[in-house]
Amino acid sequence: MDEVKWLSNDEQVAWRAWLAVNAQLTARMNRDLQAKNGLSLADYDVLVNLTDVPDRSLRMFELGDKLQWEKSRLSRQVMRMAARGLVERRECLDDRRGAFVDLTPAGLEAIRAAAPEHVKLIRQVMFDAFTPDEVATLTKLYHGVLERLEVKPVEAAADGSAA
Amino acid sequence: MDEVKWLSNDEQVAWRAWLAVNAQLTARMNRDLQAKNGLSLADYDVLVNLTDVPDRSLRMFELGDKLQWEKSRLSRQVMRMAARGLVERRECLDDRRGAFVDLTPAGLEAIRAAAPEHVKLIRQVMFDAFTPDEVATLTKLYHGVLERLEVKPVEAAADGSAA
DNA sequence: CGAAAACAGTTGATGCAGAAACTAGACTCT
DNA sequence: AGAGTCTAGTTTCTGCATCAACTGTTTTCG
Repeated sequence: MDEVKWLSNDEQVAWRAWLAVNAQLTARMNRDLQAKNGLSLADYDVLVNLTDVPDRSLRMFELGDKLQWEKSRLSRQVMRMAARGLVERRECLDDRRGAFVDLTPAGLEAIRAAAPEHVKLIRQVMFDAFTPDEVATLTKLYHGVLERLEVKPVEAAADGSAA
Repeated sequence: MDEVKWLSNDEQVAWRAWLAVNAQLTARMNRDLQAKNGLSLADYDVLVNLTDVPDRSLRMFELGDKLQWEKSRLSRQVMRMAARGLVERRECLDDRRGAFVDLTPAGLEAIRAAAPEHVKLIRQVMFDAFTPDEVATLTKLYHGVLERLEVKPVEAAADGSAA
């Protein structure tokens, strides 16, 4: 009844490679961003999501949906970023529970400064070595995983700017 | 001179999907392990690496190499796990700076209890939906990424047991 | 209307992760 | 031998992530 179907050897190799890429690449992005631009990956992700959007402003919960973060995490993250001047909080008049987060000029400058190096790294370790077919396969597989995790797939920005 | 080569739209979609899978799957594994077995993913990873090895014992630095963790992180992790009885620390007679980490019976029991559900999740969201070709492609691509990150690819355990 | 439920966001407690400084034992090389 | 260097591991400090509890607001619906 509860026979376990273990991973085949090939699957296990793939799985461990996945875990390793996952951990190493995340760590690397964090280190590079921190060293070169004084941003954490979390900072970067917030900035990207604000830059993506026409008026560079989002309700907290919208940002939270995009990032799929715990709301407490977002709350603290925004607080810290506001203290550093990267974003600004603005109260919402329609719904007095709510709050907007606006990208500041300093925040825009910060991501404009950070993005090129960041994209370069991603290209270097991933996309420059992948064929279009491989990219398509990856996308298909990832989206499948997201569906099975019951998370909605993510869209791209209108201009492919911010990675 | 410093023209930035942004990501194409397809690449960007793939990239964001990767980020999402990465974050969501890690979070999910953590939650499930914590809820069902009282283990963090970090606990699990340590246990897997000890289970993999013939005598279920490793030097700290060997474990650190396998996990690719900061040594301070490993030090604390092992301390916490030892306090909970999942592993035991043992001093090294050959090299008096050194320390062994031994898997305890309780640790073995913990991973035996946790592994089936954990593997089931991984199968559910990934491998059961992948063809062998796709698994092979993933492995190839990930190993490529690891090389470009200058990290050595990882091996599988002898018995495909512990995912 | 008005009570109950749902929602938006913050706060407090706790545990974890990373960088750098530190301790102490082992190597190297003349 | 012994000065300098390297290696193994711990500790300190700081910042981040999660969970649960909480405040205040809006919605629902009988």
